[in-house]
Amino acid sequence: MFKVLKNSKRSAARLGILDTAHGKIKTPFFMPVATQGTVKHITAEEMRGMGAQILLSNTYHLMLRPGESYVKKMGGLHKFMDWNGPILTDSGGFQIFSLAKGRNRKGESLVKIKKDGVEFKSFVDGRKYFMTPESSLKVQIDLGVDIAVCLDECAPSRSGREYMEKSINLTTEWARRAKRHHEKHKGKKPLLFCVIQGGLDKELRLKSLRDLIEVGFSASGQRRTQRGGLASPRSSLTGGWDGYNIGGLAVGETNKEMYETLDFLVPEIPEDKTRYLMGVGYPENIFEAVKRGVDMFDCVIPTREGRHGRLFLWKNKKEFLNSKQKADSFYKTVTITNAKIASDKAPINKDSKFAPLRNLSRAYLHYLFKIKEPLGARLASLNNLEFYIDMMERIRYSIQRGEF
RNA sequence: GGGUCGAUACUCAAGCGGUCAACGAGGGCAGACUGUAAAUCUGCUGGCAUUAGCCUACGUAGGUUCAAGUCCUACUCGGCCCA
Repeated sequence: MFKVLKNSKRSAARLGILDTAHGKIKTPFFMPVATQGTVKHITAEEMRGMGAQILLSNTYHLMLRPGESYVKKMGGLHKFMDWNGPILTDSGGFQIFSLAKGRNRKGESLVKIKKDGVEFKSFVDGRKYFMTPESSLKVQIDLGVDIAVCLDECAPSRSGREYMEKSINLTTEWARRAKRHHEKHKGKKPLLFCVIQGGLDKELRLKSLRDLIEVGFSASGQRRTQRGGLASPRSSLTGGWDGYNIGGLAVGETNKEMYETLDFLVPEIPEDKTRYLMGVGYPENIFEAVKRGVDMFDCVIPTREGRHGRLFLWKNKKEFLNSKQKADSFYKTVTITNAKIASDKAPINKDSKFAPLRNLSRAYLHYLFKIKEPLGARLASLNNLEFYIDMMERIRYSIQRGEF
């Protein structure tokens, strides 16, 4: 359940509360990525400590290893990883996209998309899996997550209109089936989010959204009885989807194209539902998207780039964010592996609330990377996650103050 | 003392007369990374010019050859074997 608390007067940004089985989340927010049930190198305890509100995990990966029935046996994903806050799982839709590019040793694609679902070949042991909209949701329910996402096809943004149209129709059909399965499910169930696709094509994006809105209400024969109908998706309705994901962005197109897509798409998404821009992004991407009315984000950047030696840092710890400023003006990055850092005695991050980041020098962190000591990757990840969490907190504060 | 094998760029290591500034790996330097098959991937790595090209290099010194890291001789150093 989602409630908007405040709409900005300066931009489309808004402040809200998303209520889940494991607690309330202040929007807009960022989900640290714990694909395989762990934020790489970081404990759940530390995630709590830095103020993370929710984590993102992945249906496909957990299904392959360690397996959802195992996780269920271990008391559910929350207990297993010692995280008692909300968890959202991605459906496996992105893996259809990312694994489709890969081949096994025999040159076979690891993924085959069919009408009823997706045939996966496990990269772990080569075993075949057939994932359907229903089975993906069932896995997510078994994992015990708070927010589930419908299985979708994340087509490359330049797929060509014909392919893209077929693809969004497939995603819509899968959404219908997921929704029906969700409604039939007895007992505790997660919130259910659908995924808007359509690449950069305005018509297809809006068609995808309209069809999904419709499906959200009609999957099990419900009728949208309230006034407004499809022409007025802003009307507040009960039922339907708990949130709308914007998929298929940041998959190769330019930032400009992504922002333009948000410009025409976000205003059409029902305003009483969360809008989740999947997989995004760099701080400036998030900044721009919040301005356009997006509420949720996730991205591997802080952890992955951290592991690869890049630190995200505030330019000015005291500065307030402001929607009029340049989107990348508030932060900088330091490539800790660069040779010049070897003599940099400055603390890794003097403003951090983590003592090791305040006390250890950049030179030392540089050295840890040089000797490939995992502690280096861990400290950098910690730093970057703290930056992202802090950035969202500041954005919320700025919206509250009327400056965003 | 005799025999034998070796000595290649920062390191290890290919190379067996021309296509060798020299395979490959490590190291070094730089870059990429956006719903994580990602502690991964890419490029560069003798000098100067950086398009072309020129110079210096394969233990040292000579030699053979149109041409040598590659063949010959001596020397230096090292491994192994015999005394």
